[in-house]
Amino acid sequence: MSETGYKTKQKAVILDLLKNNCDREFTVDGLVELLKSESFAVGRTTVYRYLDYLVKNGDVRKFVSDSTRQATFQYIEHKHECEEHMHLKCIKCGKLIHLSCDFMNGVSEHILSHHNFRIDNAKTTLLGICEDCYREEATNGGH
Amino acid sequence: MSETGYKTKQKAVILDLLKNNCDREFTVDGLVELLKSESFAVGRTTVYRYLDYLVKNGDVRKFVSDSTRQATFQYIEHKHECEEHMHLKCIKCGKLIHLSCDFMNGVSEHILSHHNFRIDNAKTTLLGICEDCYREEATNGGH
DNA sequence: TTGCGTGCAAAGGTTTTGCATGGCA
DNA sequence: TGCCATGCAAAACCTTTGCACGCAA
Repeated sequence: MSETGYKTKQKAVILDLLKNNCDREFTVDGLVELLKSESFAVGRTTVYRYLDYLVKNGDVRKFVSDSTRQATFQYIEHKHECEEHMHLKCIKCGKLIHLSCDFMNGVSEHILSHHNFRIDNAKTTLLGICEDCYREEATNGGH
Repeated sequence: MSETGYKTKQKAVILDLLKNNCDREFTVDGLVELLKSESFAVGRTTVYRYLDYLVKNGDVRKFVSDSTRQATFQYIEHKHECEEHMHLKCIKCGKLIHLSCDFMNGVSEHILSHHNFRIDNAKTTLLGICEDCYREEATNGGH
């Protein structure tokens, strides 16, 4: 799938914001508010529609929390390599970590050969706490 | 957390349906319809409230699809062991596979020691295609 | 009898759709 | 100019909440 439509200011500012913050995730509301206050106001419908396109195109990944059902969106750098490795995502800060070491590459193989299951890396996210947030938690005594 | 409230017919039929189909996942609508047609009609609100309790109590796990945002619920056998291992879930049929082999137990350790990240097994699900669904897909030529 | 449980109806929140207008090429 | 994009408003969904009545203990 490739971009075929017109270039518009709206698409540009949405993509810029996501690209310049690829370590962060955004809700639709968050995007709408940020664009309104910091760059160029874009209608909610347009944000939904363009995000939908970006997700289908693999430039942006959509995450939905099992507990809150809140949807967030995050820009993916080097999207073509992302189908080959797994991802860690911090529950606290949203940081996304690309896992491309030898050991982890063996995990999918193990699961296929020993459990007869084909992992879909595009849909799988390993959730937990990153180092920074763990330290912070420890420092603040868990609050 | 333990059950403290009253025993009611509604709770019993909801739990029975989930327990007797622990290989399947259900939407709230699905549960309401099945109960209405096959055992004992229960109001949607009650289903939501009891599922909420069961999820908090660890008897049932809630899954939300990143693409559709559809919530599904599935009974968890041996819930006390489930925080110690990872889970595979088939995107096609919903089957849940508990991964408690030595190799997989080492994955969380590897991620902690090499990537400084603490996996939360209660929130993580490895998604993909199970053997049965893969065979079926191959047989039907991918349709 | 006491008080939690149930379920209807209404409210709340998020996402999608219809349609007239705007703007890129 | 032709056609896609935009954004308002409304509709469509899903889930939660308020409240009166029902029922377990």
